[in-house]
Amino acid sequence: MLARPAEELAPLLLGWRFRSTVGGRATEVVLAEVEAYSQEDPASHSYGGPRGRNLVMYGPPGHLYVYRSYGLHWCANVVCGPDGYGAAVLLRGGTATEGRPTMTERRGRAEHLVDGPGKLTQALGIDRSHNGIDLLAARSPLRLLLGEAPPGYSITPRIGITKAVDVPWRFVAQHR
DNA sequence: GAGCCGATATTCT
DNA sequence: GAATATCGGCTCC
Repeated sequence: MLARPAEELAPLLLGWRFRSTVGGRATEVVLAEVEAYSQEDPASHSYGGPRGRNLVMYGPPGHLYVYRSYGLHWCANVVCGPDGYGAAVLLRGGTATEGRPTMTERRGRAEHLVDGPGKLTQALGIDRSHNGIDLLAARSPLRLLLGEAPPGYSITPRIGITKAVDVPWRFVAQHR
């Protein structure tokens, strides 16, 4: 299921539930916005071969890749593609479905809880200690669960500058 | 609502 | 030293 290219998996992940029990408190979001990063994408951390922080991306699919963005925020990715291929899907945002009080507490505000990659990780209590964990294992504090697919989605390619590749691709679920 | 900016970790040149 | 897969607060409409 997850051992497929990022750009193929990304839209399929829309509507899936991302559940956290970090700190003994359950929080859950339904994914509504994701972005695909492949090994050939110059913008991807996995570009140029496995080394350093991107090692998790080259590992088996279904694991979590966490990195620090702009020195301030954590961003969560679902590793995909076959084992040995560096690809992942960045979880950009979703809809809070469970544990709103906990998210509000972690975020310090009751609105805009999970409408951005950095916000999503903060609301779910994700940090670097969760890098590399298995999202499919029953005992994991962070789990990916099958949900209901959205009625549709739109693809938003980012307009590149002069580079040939216009990735990353962004997939946004249509709201009902 | 759009646009600038500062904060800060890690990697790469 | 510069760049970066960002956010929130601040301006100025």
